[in-house]
Amino acid sequence: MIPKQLQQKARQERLGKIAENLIRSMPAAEMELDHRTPWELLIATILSAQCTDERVNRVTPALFRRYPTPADLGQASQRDVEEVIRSTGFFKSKAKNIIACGRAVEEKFHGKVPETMEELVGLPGVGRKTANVLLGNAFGKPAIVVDTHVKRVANRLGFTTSDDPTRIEQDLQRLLPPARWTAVSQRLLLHGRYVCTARRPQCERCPIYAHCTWKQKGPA
DNA sequence: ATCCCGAGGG
DNA sequence: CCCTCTGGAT
Repeated sequence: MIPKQLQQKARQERLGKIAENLIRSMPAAEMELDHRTPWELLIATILSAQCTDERVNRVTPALFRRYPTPADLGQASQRDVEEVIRSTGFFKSKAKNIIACGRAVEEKFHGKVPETMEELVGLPGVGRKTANVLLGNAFGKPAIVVDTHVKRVANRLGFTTSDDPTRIEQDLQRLLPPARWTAVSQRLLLHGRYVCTARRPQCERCPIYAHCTWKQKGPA
């Protein structure tokens, strides 16, 4: 075997070990499939852009009570929806998108959220990130969600050297078996949110500190 | 001040 | 590729 292949194999093994350690270190409760319906998860995910789940969870009950189905939301008034979701930020574009999304789901898919990447990203307000959340967490399909946390952590751990989300997704797909995609991307995301933070990473609490190559370059 | 579980539009 | 959209947390 030529050296380049050996090097590649060693890298893959190292990253595989990191992935397994991350999965082992996270509470099982964090990885359950989402209990919400695909429609509810879709709307909650669109609303979650640049905002925490807690704030989303504060507005969704009222939203779904008022507009239970995609058809209902599709006919809602812009101003009324804006008022309900105001505290999640970006409320004008989000209101416009989820109303249009309700109409699209109702008209193009008979009120049922589609289950393919292509159809999902065709919906208003749905990009690759949101589509992958649905595929992985609502439909149980292998999916890698790349948000700013995953982007940062995947770079720090050496899974990728790219800033482009689509490219990062491809790099992770190449490095990991599909059966691990959903679990690993969830762990990378949570790891980035709670431990490997942008500003002041909590290296003392890091479960994969021993495998980390970034800590040497990192702050203090 | 700066960042966050983004996406659409120019 | 860059800009904008928003409120809340830190």
